[in-house]
Amino acid sequence: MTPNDRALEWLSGAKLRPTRQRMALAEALIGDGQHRHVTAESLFEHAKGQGNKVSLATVYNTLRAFCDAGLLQEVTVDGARSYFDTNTHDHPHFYWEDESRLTDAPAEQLRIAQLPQAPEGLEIASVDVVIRLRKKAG
Amino acid sequence: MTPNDRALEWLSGAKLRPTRQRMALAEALIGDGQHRHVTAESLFEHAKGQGNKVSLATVYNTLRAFCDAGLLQEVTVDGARSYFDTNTHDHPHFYWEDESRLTDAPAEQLRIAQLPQAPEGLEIASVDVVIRLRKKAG
DNA sequence: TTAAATGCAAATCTTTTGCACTGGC
DNA sequence: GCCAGTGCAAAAGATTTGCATTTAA
Repeated sequence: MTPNDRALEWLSGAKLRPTRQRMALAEALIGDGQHRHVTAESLFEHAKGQGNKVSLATVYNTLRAFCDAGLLQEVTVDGARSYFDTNTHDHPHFYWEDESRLTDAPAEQLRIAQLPQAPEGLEIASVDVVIRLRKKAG
Repeated sequence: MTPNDRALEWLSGAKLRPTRQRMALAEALIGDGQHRHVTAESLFEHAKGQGNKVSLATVYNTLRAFCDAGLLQEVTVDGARSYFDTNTHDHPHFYWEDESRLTDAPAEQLRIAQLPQAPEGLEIASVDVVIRLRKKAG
């Protein structure tokens, strides 16, 4: 399957119209079938580097639209900016503190034996786990 | 111990000069010995309500200083703003989505049986666990 | 006395919005 | 042709910074 096919399928699965800009961003995100973690800024830079004409505002709006459609998951890690993850399953993240980079952590290596109970009348929407990494001392 | 004593001790333990503003904020934070979760804005409003004259910028700078000194822990939850937690031990949080409120979750009810290994040359600085709560459907 | 802390306004950074224009369907 | 999508600039928040003034030690 070509990146173009993948992007088209991804968008149509969410009933989003495949405009030029959305296709370009979708290809950058999932064109090779790999999971990715981007910020609005990093995706914008990448698109520009590829010669795609997209405005930063549209990158923001598009990421928001993809999120609302369930195609992406927003991950908040350091207050300053949001990361968007193409892997929408509940899974832990590594946050590389010195590089401000976010990656998936192997979900099968995380085992939560017990979780606090949700207070009366509420339920657990999700459990966000971020494992912060730093250079080993010495 | 009075709130004043507690605040004084808290500040001096971190070698921070007990200025009027810092004392007012410290008292608001740990004066009663309870743990608290505040945003810069909420702490600022609280201080104003108590009749304390502090500028918002100073609240920000002071929270940052408390954090750097290890007196507070910054928790990022929804990208928009930072929460500051007077409980600096590694512990899970509840995030009440409809109220944008952060509270401690009972640490003894969370049991992580296995954690992903840190990649070569890195170590785990901390594990942030945020349990998102929403109103139960129906 | 003097270095640290404060207050204010202005700057910065990320993200959203208003509105006219463009382009899928 | 219609309405969703886009681009741009401007707005909106949250937070930081520069600099003159104040204050704790």
